[in-house]
Amino acid sequence: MTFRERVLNVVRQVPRGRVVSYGQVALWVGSPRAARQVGGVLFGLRDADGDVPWQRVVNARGGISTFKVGAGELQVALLRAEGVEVGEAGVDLARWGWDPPPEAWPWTVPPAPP
DNA sequence: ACGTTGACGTCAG
DNA sequence: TCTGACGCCAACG
Repeated sequence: MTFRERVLNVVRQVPRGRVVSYGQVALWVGSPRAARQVGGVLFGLRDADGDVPWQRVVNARGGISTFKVGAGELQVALLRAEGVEVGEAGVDLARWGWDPPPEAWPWTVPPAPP
């Protein structure tokens, strides 16, 4: 199971109408400091990954971090289409952020330090 | 094996 | 509140 596969698995679990941050995804896949790499995975998404709701991943402040041309507007449009309120500063994580049940992440295996 | 590269997060001003 | 510097670490050449 590669890092990329774990990331996509997690993102696929995010319910419609909710959002999570890159940092949260990184935490759940077992690499708490790899938030940046999560972005890297989403950047490389292809059409074949159409079942991955990448638009539900935002930064720690609820802002849209996408820089790909058109992708930012697309992300906002997709989120609004599923009921998420997106303002100038992004979304309100306290309201739209998703708090997952820990038992729902079997692949999340935080290594026990000695 | 090794250097570079960032859809990020955090902290000092 | 807003900015810039820096650490982070999986891919990729």
